[in-house]
Amino acid sequence: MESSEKAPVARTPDGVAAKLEQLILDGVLKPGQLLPSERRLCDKLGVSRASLREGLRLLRGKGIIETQQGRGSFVARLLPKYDDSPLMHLFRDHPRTLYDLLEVRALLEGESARLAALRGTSADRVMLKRRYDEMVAYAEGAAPISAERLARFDHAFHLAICEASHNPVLVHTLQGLTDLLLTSVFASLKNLYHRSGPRAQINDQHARLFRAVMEQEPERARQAALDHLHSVDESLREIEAEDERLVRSAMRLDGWE
Amino acid sequence: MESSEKAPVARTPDGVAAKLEQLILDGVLKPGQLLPSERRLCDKLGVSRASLREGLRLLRGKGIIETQQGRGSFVARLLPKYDDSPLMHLFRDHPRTLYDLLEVRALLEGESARLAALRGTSADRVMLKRRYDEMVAYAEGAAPISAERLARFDHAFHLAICEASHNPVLVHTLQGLTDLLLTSVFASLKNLYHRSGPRAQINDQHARLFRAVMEQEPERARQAALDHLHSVDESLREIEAEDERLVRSAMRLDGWE
DNA sequence: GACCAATTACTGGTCAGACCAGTGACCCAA
DNA sequence: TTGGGTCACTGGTCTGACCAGTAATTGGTC
Repeated sequence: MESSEKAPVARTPDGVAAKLEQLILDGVLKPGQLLPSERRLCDKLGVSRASLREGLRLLRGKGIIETQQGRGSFVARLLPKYDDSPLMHLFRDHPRTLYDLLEVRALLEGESARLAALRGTSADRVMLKRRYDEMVAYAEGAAPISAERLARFDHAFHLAICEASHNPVLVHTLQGLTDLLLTSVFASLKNLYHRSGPRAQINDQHARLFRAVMEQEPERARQAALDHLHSVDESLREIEAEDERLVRSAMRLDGWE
Repeated sequence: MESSEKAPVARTPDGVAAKLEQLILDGVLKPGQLLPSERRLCDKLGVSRASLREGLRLLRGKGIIETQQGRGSFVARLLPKYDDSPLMHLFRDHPRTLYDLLEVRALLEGESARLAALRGTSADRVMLKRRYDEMVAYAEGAAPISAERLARFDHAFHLAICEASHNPVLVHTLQGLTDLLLTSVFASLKNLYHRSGPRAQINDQHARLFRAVMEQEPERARQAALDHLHSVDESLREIEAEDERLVRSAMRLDGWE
């Protein structure tokens, strides 16, 4: 009865990275401080320089240290953001992927809405109405809006539609993509919820989508879902462009021009 | 006019990591696929093994690849796998799942074909032609046909189309669904390949799909893919109905009615 | 012919040593 | 004082070697 999972053996470079991380966390190595040279660290840790460098490369990838040729490695001043999902890294280094994700989601959400309008039972519609009312109640409530909670209601609404499609494979696939989106680019989405323009548009599109499904109009439902996702896509692109402008003007302030 | 900021010079290992990431996003390296051995990669990329290993270590840190001593490095599955999900265990052997799966696949394959016709480069078309020719050569060969091998060629053909869509999320999603198809409901598909009627139809539809993509006709490609998947769906339903009739008459023979 | 064990040719993991390329302190001459 | 050169560091990269797992092949036994 052995575990079929692999027990990841502790490789030397991983050990090196863990050891140094521990030293930083313990405060032995302070932010901004110069680390001992690679040769000295090899000596101290009893590993070859190749292994040590793989360990350092790992820390550098996580943003924990920074290295300059001819000078040495420093403990980074800013604590790195916590990135976990593999796709998160790909999104960061290859931003286009985010829009690829939205493209696929639009496809699935569209079909999901169509099928929900086509196949949804009255029980499905009761559940959907409940989710929709909850979401609207929160969005229009007097209390200040928390992006996290609104996102949860939003997600629940879309999930209810998907479930009304009565296709478990569709539900599972879409759920996987949505989780990915929420965990990886939540920061950008937050932006969306905090702007009144896009938010009003989203509310309107949700309403149209809701009505189309409730009135069992497959094509209208599909189109409403597509419009919704496409406008999210556009808004995100605008936000991105705006961020870029901000960065550029910050660069001007720093005397780059 | 020099930068006071650090100008991050392109280090070799970072370049290696970026290059491999790009290959994965472009679909050249597919999820679950074994990478070439380190020595071979060194050769191909023109870097030393030490640098290459630092690059690989970076990707491993991000969870993009997984490595096993004595075996090699694999591209990690970026989207959650289906087999672990408790939901999917319920689906297994549940006949309706097959049709749900085909429904979602039709959607994705359709869009994938459309995008392939729209965005595919001439290099994509060269690869696609190669896959298509291989498949046809096997299907029309004199030797008795093995369903497993034909399915593999079939899969490779569809995958080539998907890759030409240049949407990595689409590639990974569709790949996940295909894995599910091959591992859990393959038995049903086998039937299809062994009947000459459906097989001729499949060949014809493959040809139409192939031509539409090669001639860069997005809508025709999409429609061809949809027709293809729908006719597979229909054929399977017919086979199922036939089986049922057989079972029922067997039951009659056994005196059940 | 079927099966099991040893061989072998791979795979990644690690090491030692070499050399190149930046950095900065130091020293000496103009 | 200042300029330039030297030199002793730093990280960056490459080479070749060997260890340690894995898996297919082989060859023998039953």
